[in-house]
Amino acid sequence: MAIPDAPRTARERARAEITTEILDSARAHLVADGAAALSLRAVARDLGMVSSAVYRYVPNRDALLTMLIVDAYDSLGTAVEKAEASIARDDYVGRFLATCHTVRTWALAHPHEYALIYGSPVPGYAAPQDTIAPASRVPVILTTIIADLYASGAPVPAADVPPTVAASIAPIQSFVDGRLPDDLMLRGMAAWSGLFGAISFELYGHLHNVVTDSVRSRKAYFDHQMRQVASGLGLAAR
Amino acid sequence: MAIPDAPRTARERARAEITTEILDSARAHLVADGAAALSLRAVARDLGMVSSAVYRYVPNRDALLTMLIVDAYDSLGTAVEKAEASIARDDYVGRFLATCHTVRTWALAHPHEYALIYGSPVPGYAAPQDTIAPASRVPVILTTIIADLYASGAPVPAADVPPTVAASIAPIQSFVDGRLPDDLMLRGMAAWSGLFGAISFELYGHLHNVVTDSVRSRKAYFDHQMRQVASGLGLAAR
DNA sequence: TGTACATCAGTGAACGCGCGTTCACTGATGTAC
DNA sequence: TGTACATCAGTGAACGCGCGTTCACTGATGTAC
Repeated sequence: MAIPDAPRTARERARAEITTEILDSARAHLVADGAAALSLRAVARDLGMVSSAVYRYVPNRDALLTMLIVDAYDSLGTAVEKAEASIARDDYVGRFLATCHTVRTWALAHPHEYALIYGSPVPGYAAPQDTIAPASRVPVILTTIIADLYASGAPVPAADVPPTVAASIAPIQSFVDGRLPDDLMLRGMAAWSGLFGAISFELYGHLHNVVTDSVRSRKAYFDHQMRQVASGLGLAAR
Repeated sequence: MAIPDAPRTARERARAEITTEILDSARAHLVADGAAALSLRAVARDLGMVSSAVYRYVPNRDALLTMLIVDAYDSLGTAVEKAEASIARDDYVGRFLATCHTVRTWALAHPHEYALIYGSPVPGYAAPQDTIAPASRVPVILTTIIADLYASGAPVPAADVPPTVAASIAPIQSFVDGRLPDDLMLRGMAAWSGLFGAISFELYGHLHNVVTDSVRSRKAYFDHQMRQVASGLGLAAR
């Protein structure tokens, strides 16, 4: 009996191991050269296999890309969840800032993986359903912070919003059962895209000759911008 | 005499024409398939030339990419400058919103060109100096709007900013000779990256299941977000 | 105005590269009796 | 426990594709005298 879905036979064990090795190699190529340069042949070479052998494990190149995308979302999601969980529950600014800084740190450490999930889409590749759940981990955290803030009874932005605008965010509001004021939700979404806008700008070189190019300056700048975004959410700084 | 640098000889005229045709063809391929798929051979095929003939006009593939990048920045810059110029000078919100909407409209109409200049960098390509001036046209417009607003004597955000943060934006402040309060400048930069963050999110599919997927909804959502950003600049709505 | 030479656009073949994917095959591992 | 068969991992060759770039060349255009 034992654990029924653990690999038992030599074949099953080998298959699991090699699948992992394929993913590891693919990730290494992604890190080194980016998604466009990822090739099944290169992965096969890494593992000392003939290129056709990889097809025993991966149906085709797109499937490998999908695995890497899921992988990247999960890596980022895990990092952010962990960081955010370590902050006192009632420190909403702290939770928001921890989220922002973790996304940024992860992006700087994994630029090609960041580009894969938040950069321009890989030409000819269409993301399948499997990526949706992992992709929503960060937005879910941000939404939770805002929902917790709202539930705490703290004063939050809740001004009226034009009906067309309110209607436009119906999909996301239905996710949270409309528990949040439209105004607050919209500001949360602005924070979300502002966060990724700031990181993309830094990563893709648009801060050249704009913000001093040093680790300290870049971090101080980012921190300040995210605090500003937080204050737009009704989160009093500190 | 006449115009001395206009093409005179048949050769010069042909050269100018064919150079244009090469760029047009390259742009068409960019529009259709994205930067990674751009190839000198495809361009040559379009013009009915042999692939090596293109080398009479373009030193190599990277140079062609650079031309397209400059082209894209100029196309966007021209569109934005024109739209912004048509708004009354003292309507600062209007000028800002015209800028935002024009960037968005241009991006939706030219997604691959947008990706080329604001998406993840093309692997193996390093942007040369020539792209700097065209790249700064949009930021220059945004900065001008803010500078005009400040010069008008209207109340703007001018709170104190931590010294590290102030130091980090020294490069951009030296561009405007430090005429703007750090706080205002920082908010302007947040607007800038917020604008591109919002557009990238929409373009790259991150608003799926979040904002209703219709032209009207997307536009209303974007407009609202940019108005919110404007109010963060001290620009009273309407 | 006419000739001799220089410039340059475009040709065609070639080099060397890498890719995704298919297919018939060998030989090892696993399973049923 | 032993044999016969089925499953499956990995091989090696091949197909067909596209790419960037170089190079010796032909022939048209331009220029100097």
